[in-house]
Amino acid sequence: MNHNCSFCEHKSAAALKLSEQELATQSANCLTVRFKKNDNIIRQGTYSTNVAYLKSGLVKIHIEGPYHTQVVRIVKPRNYLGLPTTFGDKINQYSVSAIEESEVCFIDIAVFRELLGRNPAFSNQILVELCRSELESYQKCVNRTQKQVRGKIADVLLDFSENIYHSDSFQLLITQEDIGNLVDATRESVSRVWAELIKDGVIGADGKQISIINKEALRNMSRLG
Amino acid sequence: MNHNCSFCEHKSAAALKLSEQELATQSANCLTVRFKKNDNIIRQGTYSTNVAYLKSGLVKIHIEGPYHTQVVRIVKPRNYLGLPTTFGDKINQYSVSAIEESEVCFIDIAVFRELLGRNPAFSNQILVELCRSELESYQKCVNRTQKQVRGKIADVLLDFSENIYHSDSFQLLITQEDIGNLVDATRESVSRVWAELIKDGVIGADGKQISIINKEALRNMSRLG
DNA sequence: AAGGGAGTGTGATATAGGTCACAGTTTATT
DNA sequence: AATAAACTGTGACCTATATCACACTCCCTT
Repeated sequence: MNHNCSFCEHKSAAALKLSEQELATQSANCLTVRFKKNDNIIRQGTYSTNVAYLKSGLVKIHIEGPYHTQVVRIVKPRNYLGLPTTFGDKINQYSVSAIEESEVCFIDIAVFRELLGRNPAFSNQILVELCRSELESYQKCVNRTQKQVRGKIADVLLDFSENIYHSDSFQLLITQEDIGNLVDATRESVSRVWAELIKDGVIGADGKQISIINKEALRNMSRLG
Repeated sequence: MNHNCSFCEHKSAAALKLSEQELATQSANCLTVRFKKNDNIIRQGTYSTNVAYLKSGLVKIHIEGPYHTQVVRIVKPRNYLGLPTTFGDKINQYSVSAIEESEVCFIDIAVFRELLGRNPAFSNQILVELCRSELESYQKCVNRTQKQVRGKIADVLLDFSENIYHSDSFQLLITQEDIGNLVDATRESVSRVWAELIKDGVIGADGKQISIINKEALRNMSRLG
């Protein structure tokens, strides 16, 4: 799949700092792969040899916990997927799977390292993104452990609507089980809260198509549990 | 407090990659401050203007959650304290407080940035540490939400003994309330589990002095809750 | 089109750990 | 040394959510 990163319209904030020549180097050592819904992109426990970058689609990062898997976060396009694992450990500490059909670029890790060493603006941007995602994960963890199920589900709905799909109406392509794994609840609890939200007219659901009717109510739920 | 980073015997893994000249630059823009037990080192919500580095002592990172504060992690010496916040956001997203008397170096952020851009080995090491801590926090979060209180307390005891004090006997200088905030449990639950551990002869306690008597039992508890 | 698997809805029941209340103990502060 | 403040121990009770069980619906696949 020979392509040219220079012309890529999905460049990361970091890649925008690369020179034409650097982009050419990256192009020569980079491969784009399409994944279908539910395909595994990175598998926990395997050797990590590439940097992965999400060009389009939607993916989830998940970890095998002692009792069940936990969805750590949902990642949307223009983000790197395996950075912490690529640099922090040779073995992937988590899995990444496609929620929707997705395009992922695999960049040779040696080349990526080379670029980091050569271009300070690039490495600075990567650093910033790592820091942001660490902060985000701290915050997520606090919420996950302190809020009740209703509040956490409200958060998920708001997150999908505001940060991922940028619309009050969207196709929710993950299962209730996944939502449960994302907010630390069982499938059954998610189902019950869901039913309640529909009954109370907070959201509307037609199959997978979700529409948020009363965003204020969700905000309150997010705050008060 | 004029000192010279070159002669510092507490240098970080990253700082070891700096040249004499770079260390001199850092020395000129760096200040060491001593903090007493319980002193606040970084305060959530304030503007972050320096990189903080823990030379000696022991500190906790904590975040104000919606219902109570949560201790995110305990940090031991030779680690940077505010990196994610320094680069990811101008405002500190969490607080850092001393658990024991601690020495912290504050390094001018502009100088630190300069060093990152100038010395690839240095910036690579910082990157690696950030990645590691992100991985660690993912893992911590999974444990926190999936294990029962007994298992989580066993983890804390093992962590103190093996990673922090490197001894089966140590002074535990944090309160049960803090332990609770670290493992997401109430003070009362911690107290009950503690009493049980002493009764079962798994640990011994004489005031703040804790000794681990049956490490195997703790390991089992960590696994099975 | 029929069969099977994955996903969902909903009740009955169990339980870990939270909350409240108050006493006892240790550690600071004057 | 005395007084206050912070920390700890333990009981009684409560509740959110997990578990279990089973029926139902909606795809996929052949």
